[in-house]
Amino acid sequence: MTNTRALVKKLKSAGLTSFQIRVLIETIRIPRGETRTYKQIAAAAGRPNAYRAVGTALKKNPFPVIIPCHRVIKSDGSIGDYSGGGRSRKRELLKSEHAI
DNA sequence: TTCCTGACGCTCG
DNA sequence: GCGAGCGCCAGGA
Repeated sequence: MTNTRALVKKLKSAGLTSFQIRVLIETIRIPRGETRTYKQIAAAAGRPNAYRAVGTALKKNPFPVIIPCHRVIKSDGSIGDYSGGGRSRKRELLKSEHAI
């Protein structure tokens, strides 16, 4: 459930822009147990060099339960930051999914 | 409309 | 191999 279409509608209602929504959608498409880098998400959203904006988008993520923003890490393999409980929390989530 | 900030990335020293 | 600096795009004030 939670089809992309309905989610986009919710995100729009949340006041997010097209780019923000694209970033979040691409994040949701990350398979469980896998991770993507900020650059990967940026490229998928259509702006390969907008990796900074990706961070801004994820930080504004209104549905952290639906959107696994913890699966987005830095290009050097570092965990990066996480507003849903801190970096340690992010690492725990990845470990529970065998992503690391 | 302009300036500042930010969950980053890449290059240079 | 490590650290510092510069560059990138989008959003918010």
